[in-house]
Amino acid sequence: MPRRYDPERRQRIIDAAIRVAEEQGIGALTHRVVARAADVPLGSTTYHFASLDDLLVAALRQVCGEAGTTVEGWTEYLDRDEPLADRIADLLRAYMDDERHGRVRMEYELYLAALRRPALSPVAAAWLDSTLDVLGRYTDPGTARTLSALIDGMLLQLLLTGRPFDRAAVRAELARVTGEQPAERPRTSDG
Amino acid sequence: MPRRYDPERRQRIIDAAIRVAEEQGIGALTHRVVARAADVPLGSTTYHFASLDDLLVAALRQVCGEAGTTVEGWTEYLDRDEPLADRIADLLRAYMDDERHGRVRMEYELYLAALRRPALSPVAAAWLDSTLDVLGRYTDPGTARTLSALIDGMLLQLLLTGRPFDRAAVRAELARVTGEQPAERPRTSDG
Amino acid sequence: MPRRYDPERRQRIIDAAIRVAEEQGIGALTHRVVARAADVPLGSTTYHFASLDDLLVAALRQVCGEAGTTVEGWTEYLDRDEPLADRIADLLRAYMDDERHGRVRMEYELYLAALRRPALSPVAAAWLDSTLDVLGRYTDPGTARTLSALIDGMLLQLLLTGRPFDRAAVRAELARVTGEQPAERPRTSDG
Amino acid sequence: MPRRYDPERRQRIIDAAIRVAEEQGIGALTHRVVARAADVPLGSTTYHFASLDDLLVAALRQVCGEAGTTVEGWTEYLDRDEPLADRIADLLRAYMDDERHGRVRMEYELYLAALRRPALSPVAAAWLDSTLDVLGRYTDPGTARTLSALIDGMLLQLLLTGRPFDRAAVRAELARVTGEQPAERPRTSDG
DNA sequence: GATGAATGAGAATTCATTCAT
DNA sequence: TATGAATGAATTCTCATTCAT
Repeated sequence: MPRRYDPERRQRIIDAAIRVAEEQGIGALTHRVVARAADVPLGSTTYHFASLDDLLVAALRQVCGEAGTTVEGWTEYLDRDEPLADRIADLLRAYMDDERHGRVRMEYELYLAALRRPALSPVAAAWLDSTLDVLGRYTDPGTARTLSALIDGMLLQLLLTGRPFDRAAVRAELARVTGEQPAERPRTSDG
Repeated sequence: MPRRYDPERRQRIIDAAIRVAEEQGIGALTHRVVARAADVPLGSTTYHFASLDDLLVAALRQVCGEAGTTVEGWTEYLDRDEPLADRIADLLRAYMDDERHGRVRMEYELYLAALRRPALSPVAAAWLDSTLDVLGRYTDPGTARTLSALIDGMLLQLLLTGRPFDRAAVRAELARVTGEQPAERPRTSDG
Repeated sequence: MPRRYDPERRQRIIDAAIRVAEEQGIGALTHRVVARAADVPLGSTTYHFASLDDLLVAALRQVCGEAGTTVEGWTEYLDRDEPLADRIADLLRAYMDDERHGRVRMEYELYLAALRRPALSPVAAAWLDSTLDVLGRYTDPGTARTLSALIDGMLLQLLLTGRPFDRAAVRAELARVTGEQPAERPRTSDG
Repeated sequence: MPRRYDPERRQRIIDAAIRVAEEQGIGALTHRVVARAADVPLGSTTYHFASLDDLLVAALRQVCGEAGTTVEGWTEYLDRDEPLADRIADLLRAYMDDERHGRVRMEYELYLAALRRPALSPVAAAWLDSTLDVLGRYTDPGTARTLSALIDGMLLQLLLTGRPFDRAAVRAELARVTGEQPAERPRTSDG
């Protein structure tokens, strides 16, 4: 059953890895499982990715890249004419959409995996920086940094507790950092 | 005088499991590794803990329990007479001490693991709640929740990037939530 | 097909390893091959011998032990009332018997394997020492050491070239070290 | 001006193979490892050497050839005006120099490999013969043969035990074969 | 009760070789 | 001619769990 010469083999393996991570968790990412999901022989995965870490890095990089593309989607929310807390809250609500829940969980799994896999650290750090960049376009660097940490914490806790996304609550927490009033009359006296 | 039932054995296994999880990660928790670390026969670990998950849960529950004990240590910092942001910043600095680094990392690994293992969800949730409880003694619930998320995000980002703990930066981020001025009277060389 | 509780399992694995090494060479010693030869499941070999090195050490140790038992056989030759060179030559002829050729080759393979496997070094060194011991019972230490090296060199070269064992030639070489005359009239004017 | 046929490529692969064999052992000789060491694409090694054995033979043949060149180095020692045992002892001391240790070990690995791989037998035999040839220029054939075996045995035992080279001891053993006095005028405390 | 042995599945890798280009 | 890709077999080793004693 010869299936030689498949130029997109490598890409298909990465896609399969992301799919597996999303459906079964990062712990299920093994050469075998990925090979089966990508419908390629086992040796093919190890040929293209000498080690599992290599595959993980490629997957995380792609996830970040896709999310990076989504930055366009982000600006769709962030460019609006509202208090920043509202804009981010809307963005996060869209991000944490029920449909996307599995996806986000997987993204945090890959992200947290860097805790133990040094190979992933640079990618995770790069992702963090790009997040900071985007936020930095809409506020000062200090606020951006705080918002970034707060968002990471909030999403992680949401994922952990399984509580539904509460836009008002999230908005309120963000507003504490942006200094914006809870809702209607944005007085922005904080600077 | 051979004891029929040896409760210490069980405890020793748990302690070894925690040690292993701290040093090598939750992923390294296997019957064999724990048995070796506890210096007990392999069969002993499977005897006392029917499955690996049982052992993991027992270990993490104990970690949270100890952390509860540590809450005493927390209050040592939090009961002081300073702006809350300063008190928390000092607490976190102590918490992220090099020596305790492995412990903190393990706690975030617990988060990671809980994302996929239902058995761990309650443990992670309890841990989160206990954090909220403690903070709630020193501020209103809303601020406590925001601080909790912010702290989780900051620590996670610190662990991921490997950047050193910067007390001034952390203090500044916390102050944004507590609403306290960056550093009122004490003209510390904060930068 | 349960075959639980087989108290001689470990020994059978060692025996199988030796058999495999003799028939197919040390390079063919793999967990799989040995398991098949011993008629045990693959996991059984790795249970009893955590690493291949462990198995090799056990095999080499046993080979030396058996040969050590053969020391009795050695004395059968060495205790005779002849010039030492003759006694050793006869011993080596018996040792290199056609039937034993594969066995000896395997012994040298295991012996030489220590060149690259530090784990085998102590066993190889012990074997060498025991050889020295035996020879030392029949001559002075210096001669014993030289004889030991000469014998190792001769046997190795014989195995390599595949030349038949030539008792007269071997005896002559040994006599150069023992200082004994080539054959009948020992004049020993050589010093 | 791309050369259709690049003989240097082939040579570079052989050199890399020798380097690998010296440093990591003959067992580490694989297409991949050699290709990496030679900094050529994997396909290049299989293109120039149809099978691994071909590469191994080419490499070892070159080693022996170089050793032939080294014979010039040998004569540097052997042509001196001293007892033969001294000359050989000095030669061996230089030969077993730390720097050359890996090379010598590889030569004995060649012996080991030749025990099972017919393709290597001629190479090993040629190496042995060249040794005999050189020695034959300085003594009678019988002594040369004995010296050759003794040297092989001594070096092998030195490599196996890891003991340091002891010139006096080696000289003494050689002298037993050459018939030269242990150390004529210099009253060494040989025991 | 406690445990050493057992085992089958699966882990990550490495590999020699083939082959389409 | 030269080579990157492909692949199936095999490598060592780890593992959770079961079970006879």
